[in-house]
Amino acid sequence: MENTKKVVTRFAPSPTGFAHIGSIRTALYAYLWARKNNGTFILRIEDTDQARSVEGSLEHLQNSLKWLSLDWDFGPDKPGSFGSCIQSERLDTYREWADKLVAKGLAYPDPYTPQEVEAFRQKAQEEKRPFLFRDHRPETFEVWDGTKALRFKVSDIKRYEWFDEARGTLSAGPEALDDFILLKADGFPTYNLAHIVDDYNMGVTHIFRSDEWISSFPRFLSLYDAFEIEHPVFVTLPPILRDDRTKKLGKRDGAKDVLDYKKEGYLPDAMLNYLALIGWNPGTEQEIFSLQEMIEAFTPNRIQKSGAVANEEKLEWINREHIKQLSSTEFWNYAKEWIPSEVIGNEMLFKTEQLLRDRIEKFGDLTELLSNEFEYFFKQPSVDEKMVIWKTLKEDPEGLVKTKQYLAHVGNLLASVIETEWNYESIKAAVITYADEEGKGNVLWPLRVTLTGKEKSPDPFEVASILGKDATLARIAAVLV
RNA sequence: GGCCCUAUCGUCUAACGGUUAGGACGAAUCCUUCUCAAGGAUUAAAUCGGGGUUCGAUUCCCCGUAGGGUCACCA
Repeated sequence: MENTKKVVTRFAPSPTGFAHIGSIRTALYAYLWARKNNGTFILRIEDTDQARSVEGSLEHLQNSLKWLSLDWDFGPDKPGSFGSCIQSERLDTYREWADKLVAKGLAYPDPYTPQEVEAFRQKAQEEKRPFLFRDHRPETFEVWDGTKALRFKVSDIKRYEWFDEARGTLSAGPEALDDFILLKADGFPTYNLAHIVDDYNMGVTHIFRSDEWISSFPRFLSLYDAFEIEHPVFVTLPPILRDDRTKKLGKRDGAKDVLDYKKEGYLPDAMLNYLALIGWNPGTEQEIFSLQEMIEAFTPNRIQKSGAVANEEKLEWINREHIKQLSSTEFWNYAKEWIPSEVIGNEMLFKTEQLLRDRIEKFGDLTELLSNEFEYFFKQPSVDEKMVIWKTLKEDPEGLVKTKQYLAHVGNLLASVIETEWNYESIKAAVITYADEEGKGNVLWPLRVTLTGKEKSPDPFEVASILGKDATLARIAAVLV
């Protein structure tokens, strides 16, 4: 006995290329809602337009979802009791449902060629009238032999009003209602028919989809009516806009493949965290979420109504916050993909962890960091003598001599640090009193430049502690020669 | 053009009809500092316009305006 239906949601992309953040956000919300309710999440492939289908995109899409660990209960690889999750493998079902409408006199073969319909449309446009196919609906219907496109006959021309979980009450007038195509001449269904039939057969309880569908709702509703079935709960998501707000974000406008973010070294949870917050908020001030926390916090009625611009700087910040929470093991596990080959296996590498953590936005930044900025950890730097002199001594003719004296003294102080106590605190303790006496800039700047060969680097105690006693003293000696 | 949706800092957003309109990113300044990074603190920054309703509108209604969407045998 159950008095509430089990929640079933679906993500229903077309295999027309990659998935960008807009589609993934839709998938995420549907996923979160299913998981929050211990429900079912279905991945359904809407490949009813043969012309638009792109080779390899099905796999690419699944890889995107897998990267983000948005796992599906039924999908192209896992059919359900309802059959395949790939629409092109469900043609019989659509045909069957179309026949029901034909039998009721609610569907008829389109007597016109696409060119003729286009001509009607042109004419209406010239006369500045809205084009409605139903104005051209034939008096009597031919028998449908399956070779012509099948149209739906809207019989109830009225204003529709419906409820949307995210938007509230919406409505649209009869202008939005028309005799649309159910089955194309090639025997494939249109989205209009296919998604309604599938959602019904798959037990979908909540439809998450983007805003661009709103104007089609009267069509959908008239079809639910014609089939005499209940419609699922509608949840309409706001659009994600391009930065200039002139357009909805789309593949043609530079929207990135979500797997590009993987290549750049973003964490999957950070990506989801960021996407969740575009167009939804938890109602608290929490900004950083694990996937599990998102599942717990998500609720469709807090989905935003207005469009939003995606902001990659925020993504970077969120990613940093997620990186902070990684254990050392997890950190290096993610990092390994971006570690330059010349550094792999170097004993210094793992000692730089904290420095790296403080300096990266995303793991992709590691490559540059390790091969340039931090190169001195892995090989002896060449040191420019002029650079070693602190700025206030630069004009002093004795500057270089004095600097070398400071450096030599620091070398002696460091040499006295016991090898087993070679750590940040001991190194600092050994040098700091002297540095205070002589001026920190005079002493610490030369030390740091000597060790790194660079004007910018972490502080010398940090660098020395990572390099170890031998290397530190050797580098000082090399400059003093 | 018809129909539809939307409107709070630059961006993402919060605010039972009553708040000094809050938070976050980003920015700026300061602190910390031998230089970077990180960290801490502070500051600037918004209710699209006009009418109602109300003792009181960011909030409700209407009209503008602006932006977006849609008008396919594409989804």
